[in-house]
Amino acid sequence: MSALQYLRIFNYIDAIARHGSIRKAAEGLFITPSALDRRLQDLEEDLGAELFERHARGMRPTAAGELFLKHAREQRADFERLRGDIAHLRGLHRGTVSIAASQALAFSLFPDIITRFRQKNPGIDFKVRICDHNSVVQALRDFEADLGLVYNVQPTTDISPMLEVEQRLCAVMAADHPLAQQPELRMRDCLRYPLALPDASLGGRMLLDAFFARSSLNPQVVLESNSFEMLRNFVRGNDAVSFQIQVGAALARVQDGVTARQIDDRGLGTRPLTLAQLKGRHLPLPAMRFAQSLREVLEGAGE
Amino acid sequence: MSALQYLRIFNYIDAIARHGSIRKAAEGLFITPSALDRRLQDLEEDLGAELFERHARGMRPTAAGELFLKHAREQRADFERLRGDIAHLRGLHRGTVSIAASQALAFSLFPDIITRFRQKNPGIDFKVRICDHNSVVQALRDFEADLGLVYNVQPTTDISPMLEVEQRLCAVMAADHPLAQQPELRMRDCLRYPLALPDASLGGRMLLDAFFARSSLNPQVVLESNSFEMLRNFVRGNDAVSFQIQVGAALARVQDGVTARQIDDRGLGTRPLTLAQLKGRHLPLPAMRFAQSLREVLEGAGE
DNA sequence: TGAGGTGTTGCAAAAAATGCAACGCTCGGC
DNA sequence: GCCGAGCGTTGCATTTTTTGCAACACCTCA
Repeated sequence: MSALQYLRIFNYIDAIARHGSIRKAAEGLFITPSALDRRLQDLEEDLGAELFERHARGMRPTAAGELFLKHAREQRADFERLRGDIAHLRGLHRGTVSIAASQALAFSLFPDIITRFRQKNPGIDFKVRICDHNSVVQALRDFEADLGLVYNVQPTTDISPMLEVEQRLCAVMAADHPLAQQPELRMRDCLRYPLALPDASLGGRMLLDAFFARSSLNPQVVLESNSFEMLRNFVRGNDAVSFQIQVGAALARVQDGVTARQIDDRGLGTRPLTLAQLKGRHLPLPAMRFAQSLREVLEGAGE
Repeated sequence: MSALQYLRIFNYIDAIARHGSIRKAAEGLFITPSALDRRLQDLEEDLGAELFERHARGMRPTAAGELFLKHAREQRADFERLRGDIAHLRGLHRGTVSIAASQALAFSLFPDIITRFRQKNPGIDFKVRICDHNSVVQALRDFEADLGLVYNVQPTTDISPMLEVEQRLCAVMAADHPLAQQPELRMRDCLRYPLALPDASLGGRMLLDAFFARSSLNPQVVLESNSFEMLRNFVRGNDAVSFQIQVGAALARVQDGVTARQIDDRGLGTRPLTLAQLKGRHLPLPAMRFAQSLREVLEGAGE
């Protein structure tokens, strides 16, 4: 008795959409294409509408298909929540919190917070997916993540923010960097050194671009990367300066050979770090608890 | 290929809960008790929890069972919505709006509004259930109604109001009643006549009771009923006076031999007529449209 | 204590889902 | 211009799942 009998159809259709073809989806599901095809046909007849456009190269969801897919993913997530709630009722406080977050946060914030959270809730385990801005939102939409944590996300109608914490920009540099000695740090000072910038896929870059565009300063960019670890390791070995938002910079410990300093320019605005969920969705209990934990940590640290 | 293959389990469990026993539920589902029992057992094993307490006289949902039932009913409603949305996509703008409302509104408001709404949206049909206060809320909770319209409902955490319109109390009397001639009507005037009051199961009674309790007036109640039609038909034949809220009184047309007059007492407060839905629920498209129509009518008439 | 209700189980029958092999189709490359 | 590789789809046999039937064990109430 497979655990997910009721969700079978939903998984089938979802697989077709993901793999883009019945044959590949069938392979992934360990069934034959014919079986899968029949489930799809029955469903389509039942709904009175085609869910996929038959392309010579594969299948593409129709508008009706998109609707169904959203429903299917929602069902799957919701059934998992139900399962978790029932388990919680039985006294075993277990479950999984699934989070999508942009890179900066993962390496610094999460390990500590998760460790501390698990000390209080040992039965709860985590799935953390690191990805860029848009993928975080997409993961929420596809019901692949319960919570999303992103910097500088643009508001959309189907995402509802649960918590926003303003984040200033920090400069990251080698621990023995001349700037590390200065009590107060201005952007102008940083620009005297080569820069290692996060690329456009990472939060914070937009802040920098906006600043550069308004000012007449002339930055000397020697490295651009989509990996904060890369940037950190880079500045450790020379006199270049990189940038990161507050929570991400918290990781820059002296024993790593790098350090972070807050930048005091007024012109450089702040953008919020946002904890968000899919609008209208019922979150599993563990996810709600973890969100509460995050709230305490972030609001405590942010002020 | 039965239309509701995917919801089979959900219907099974729901039937058990409704009928209170496997045998009766099985009868209603046109299957044997053994088949039904097996589905239940498989499900319980799958979830790792009993969904029903085995009583010698039948089955009673456990806490886990209640959770599952809510989920099941939600699924059923949500799947219907999906089906409707897909049909809407195909160009056939059809669907069903399911409403639970307290008595007063059904006879006056709804026939007109629904007729007008169907002129613009001919494919949409209606299911209107008339019941008392608590049943309206319960129908929303059980996903049996999309919308609920009640007078003077007490706020609860799982119901979200979509629209509130304050409703004053009206006196209803025979068209040739002496009071019908008066330009302004006070409660004191009404009390000189015998009263026909709605009973406690109907909205508006609370307002009257509160007023009587505070005042020293001595009402002479000759009829109490849970049917507004009954009350209306009664006052038509004699000099008794009945009461109803604004929208309900709108039906009291002169050709019926009754008329309604607003009561001008300050001491008699107003209570809101509330259009509500279950919190967090995605309403079917037709229901949302109808809610919008109701909003226009009620807000237009209320002000 | 017995009658009528309940849930439950063993085994056979029915129904649904699947696998296998083959067909028809469209596309892209030689 | 044709040929092969990929695709979705279909007919039929097989397997898996669901259901029905009859019987059992249990509890309650008269």
